[in-house]
Amino acid sequence: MAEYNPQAVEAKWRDTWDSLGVFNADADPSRPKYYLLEMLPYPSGTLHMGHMRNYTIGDAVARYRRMRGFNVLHPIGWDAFGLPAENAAIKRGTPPRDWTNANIAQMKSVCRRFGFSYDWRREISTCEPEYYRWNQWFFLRMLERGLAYRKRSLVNWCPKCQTVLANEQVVDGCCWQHDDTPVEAKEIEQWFLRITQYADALLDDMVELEGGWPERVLVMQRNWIGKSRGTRVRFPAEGARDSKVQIEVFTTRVDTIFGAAAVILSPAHALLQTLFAGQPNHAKLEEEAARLRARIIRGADLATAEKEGFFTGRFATNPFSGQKVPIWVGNFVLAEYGTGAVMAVPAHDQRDFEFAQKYKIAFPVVIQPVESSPLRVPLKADEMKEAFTDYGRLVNSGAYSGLTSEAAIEKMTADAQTQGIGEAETTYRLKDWGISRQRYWGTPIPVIYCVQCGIVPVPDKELPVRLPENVLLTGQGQSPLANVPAFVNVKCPKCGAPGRRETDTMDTFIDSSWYFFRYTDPHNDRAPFDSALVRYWFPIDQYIGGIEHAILHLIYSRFFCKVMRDLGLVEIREPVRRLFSQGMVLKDSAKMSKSKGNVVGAIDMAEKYGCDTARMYTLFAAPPEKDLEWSEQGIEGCARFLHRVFRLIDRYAQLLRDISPRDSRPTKISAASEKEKILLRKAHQTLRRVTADFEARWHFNTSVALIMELVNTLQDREPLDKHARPEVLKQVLELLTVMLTPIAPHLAEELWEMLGHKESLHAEEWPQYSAELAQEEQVEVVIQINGRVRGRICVDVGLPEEELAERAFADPKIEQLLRGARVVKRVVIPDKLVNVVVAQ
RNA sequence: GCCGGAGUGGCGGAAUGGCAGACGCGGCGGACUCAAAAUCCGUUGGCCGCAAGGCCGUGAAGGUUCGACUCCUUUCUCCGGCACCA
Repeated sequence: MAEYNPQAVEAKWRDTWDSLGVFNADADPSRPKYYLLEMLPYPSGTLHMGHMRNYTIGDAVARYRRMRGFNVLHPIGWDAFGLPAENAAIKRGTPPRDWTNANIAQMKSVCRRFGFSYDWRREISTCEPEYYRWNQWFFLRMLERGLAYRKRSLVNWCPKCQTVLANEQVVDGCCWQHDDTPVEAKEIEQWFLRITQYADALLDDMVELEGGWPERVLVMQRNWIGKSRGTRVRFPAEGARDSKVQIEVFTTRVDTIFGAAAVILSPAHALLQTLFAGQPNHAKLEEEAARLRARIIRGADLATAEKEGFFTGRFATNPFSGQKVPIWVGNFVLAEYGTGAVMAVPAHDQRDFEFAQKYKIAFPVVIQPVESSPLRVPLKADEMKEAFTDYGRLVNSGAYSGLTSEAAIEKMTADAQTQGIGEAETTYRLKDWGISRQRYWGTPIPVIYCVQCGIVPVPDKELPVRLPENVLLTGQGQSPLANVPAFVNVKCPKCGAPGRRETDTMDTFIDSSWYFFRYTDPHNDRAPFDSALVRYWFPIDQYIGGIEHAILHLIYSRFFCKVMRDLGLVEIREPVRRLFSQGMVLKDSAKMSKSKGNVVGAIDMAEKYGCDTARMYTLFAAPPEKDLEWSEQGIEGCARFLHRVFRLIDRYAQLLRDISPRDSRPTKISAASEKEKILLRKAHQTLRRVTADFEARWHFNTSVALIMELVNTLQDREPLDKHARPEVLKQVLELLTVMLTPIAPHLAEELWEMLGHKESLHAEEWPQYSAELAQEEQVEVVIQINGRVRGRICVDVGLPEEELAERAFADPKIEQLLRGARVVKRVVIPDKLVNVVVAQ
């Protein structure tokens, strides 16, 4: 009797697969392709079971698809640039490249150990010049097309660190390393990508993704883009030195404009100086504005922060009513959205209402609820407790009084256009993508600043602009590259005059925005990829990753794809056909993390139970989209199961080894014994349902459960070969082995060999279930009276309705219960149930 | 506040209009053993009952239906996202 030794079995098949290169895939137009991808991992070092879930799901699907005859592209690589490497360098003095490569080596060995079926020839690492030169190449293409540009913008600045912080490094408004130091808003010059130019395309092309992407991801992206149609209206300002000063406001509710009680500007509004100029207290006003500017806060605090503001001393004219309204500054008006100024309509906007209450600004009601509204009385401004923000009917609005809000918005916008006081406008919440990082460990931005020529792109033939090694990293001050003279000082490629290189590096989201194209042609040194290869492999058939990337990565990637399409590199609009978001792995109801001390190490599991067991438990413990609570006892159950399967097959291996494949094909059911029927039926039913799970439902937990049921059926006091012919037994055990392949691939290979096969299982075709063998002969039909189960009968499958009803009524117990009752109705569902409805 | 998602035994979960609790974990009982581990067998939602059997039960309340975990309405709780976006 052989003993199942997972580690030995796993090492054996890992080596076999490696030496045969069985997971390498090459473009082959004669075969259907399947591009399966898990999101590019960041090489943070050790891998725990939380990381492994993603790959385990992907690998199960990859192996299944391969057996279905698809040419499966299943690559992996490393998101190798980024802050943690730089911070490790600052802390421990290890160069970022060494730290990163050591982590990659470690993670790679874990992935290999788990037997994930990657085509390792296609492995990429984004910190290698062979990769990031194409980041630079794409940047230059965007620069040529005006999609990359420079502008001053606000950043998070930590005065202690003397550096810019990423949004994620701001915790509760303070620096992550100095929790007593509030982050300041500082304006510096940065590079931006004009993603807003693609806002409509990003929105409209989502129809291609519907059905294939989780609805919530699409909703999140729609909200993020935040398209909003409204009207831009100009309010001429009075009294300012420049008499032509106009304040533009953006509103989605132009129908309420007769109710405007003020115009409110953002503290960062460009016109403030102009408005303050010439007023006796202008210094005081400047100071106030500066105070509000400095306290610009982001995130959740914003929504709860007290509304604050002050009167500028100037007035503007409402172009619709001709009324004079005061111009205010308010801390709740966002500089970056719309025009940075709003008209305040306290009666019909809650924020404006609160602002007016606080500063005692009087206002009229200009929208009354329609007759059907639950708000009965006509609204009166001095009695209102909150703003009335619904659509209604206009009052006190001159010629527009009496119109509905809908009609008024349309007419007033059109009138604004003809009178030259405004126009229809669409705004977006989406902003251009700031990609400059004052950091070392990233892709250098390929631009030179020349005193003569200004901004000069690095010529293509000089790419890549290499990141210098051995750079001193302190975490203090400006971009580390600025301190490397050999890097900074260059001749202008245009005129030869002395120039300076750009010393900022790119956001690492650039790296992951197009990496999946590179996988199709990872070693190309003339172009980012060969378009013909992309044409064959794209779109990605299945992308798997965490929900945390629902917005950033998945919008940036879509944006890059659209730019590439405009560059003529690809033909598709969308890179990813189907997206799957797996749930988290929890331990003690918390996400695994070193600081919480609740990590379950991948290698530990492989050593203790074997990675097949770890993979199986990962698939079994919960459906893949839900969070999974890791349980030591749970994984032990899976280990027990795999040992049981091994013993089961080992018991009959000798007997079955020499049965030829021909003999183990589906057997005629009529010739089968009762025991054989039970085995064949269960095996083919399992195959049918497991296949459905892999094809459509993606509920691998039920697949595992079904396979366990099959094994339970095979487990018997009596030896199976007593009542079943070896060829039947062999067929059933082979089906079991094949179904285990995506879940526990090493063990499956071993069992396959034990059953007498010389060829590796990976080349085996996923079998088709036999409907004839799966068919039950008899079914239990439930008999209900008034919807309550009162009896069961066994009948032949497919018994016609009438006969089934007769059988039900003939049942002695039912007959007795129905005696004297008046049957009102009967519902007969063949093979399922009979429900008799009787009058009470 | 707005937009999603979820709520089922002691636990993870199954059942998408037709027998609620598949499968696994844990528990209980037993076999094997000098003993233990491993393995195997049985049992395991609650209540009533010697039993046959009955009643209750999918967060709560209503509704649709012959029949609802499943569909609809209201509501509670938890999780996630967005949040002064004009």
